[in-house]
Amino acid sequence: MDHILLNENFFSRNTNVVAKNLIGKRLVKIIRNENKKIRLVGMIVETEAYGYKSDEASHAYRGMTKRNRVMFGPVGRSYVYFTYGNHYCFNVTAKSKNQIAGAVLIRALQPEEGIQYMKDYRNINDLKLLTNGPGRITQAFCINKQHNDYDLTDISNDLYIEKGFNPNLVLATKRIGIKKSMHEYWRYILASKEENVIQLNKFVSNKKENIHYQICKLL
DNA sequence: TCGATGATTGAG
DNA sequence: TCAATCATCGAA
Repeated sequence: MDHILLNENFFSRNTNVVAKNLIGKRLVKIIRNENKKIRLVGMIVETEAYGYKSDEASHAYRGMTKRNRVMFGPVGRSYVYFTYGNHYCFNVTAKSKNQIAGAVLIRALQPEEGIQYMKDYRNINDLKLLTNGPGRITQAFCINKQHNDYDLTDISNDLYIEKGFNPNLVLATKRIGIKKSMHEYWRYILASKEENVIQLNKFVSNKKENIHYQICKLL
């Protein structure tokens, strides 16, 4: 069964390359209900890359702290942190051999399996608002601080990332909600081209008209 | 120890 | 547009 999981080699690349290539993959969490295993699954449709020095918006910018230490460790691990007094954000550590630290923030998913459980955890019924934001994902998947530093390449854990499909079109834009290094196009979103018009995936967060983007993957 | 703040969200 | 809300960080 291991062949369906992303492995260490996948995450041992430049953080931006991994962020781009995570689009179309599947985040899976196994929960238990009355001794039955339930799969919560969402396809990754939006990510952001965060680096080390030169990336002022990154938690790792000023070096290692108690909170960000996972970003400096092995790749393919979860980095979960608490923010704004309310929300958890879920990241995957990823960096090439010559990078000191790096992580990819998972910003939006397209719900695929276990949708009713996600709706219950979020206490909403609107599919489009279920997992279209980093804080919404962790609430829908019941991910919190205890899921920090999980090995996401190990299928014996209840949280991992599966191979998905190869998207035709991925766009790069500026990252959301930061005040530094705002010029970098390190946010990646799933899109499609329909009758020559580019359409963002409907589960992407912070959708805006006239969004400025670069096409970074087109098959 | 202490004040400032944040990779957000939901309500108005 | 704005308040909620608290763990974390860096300065004192």
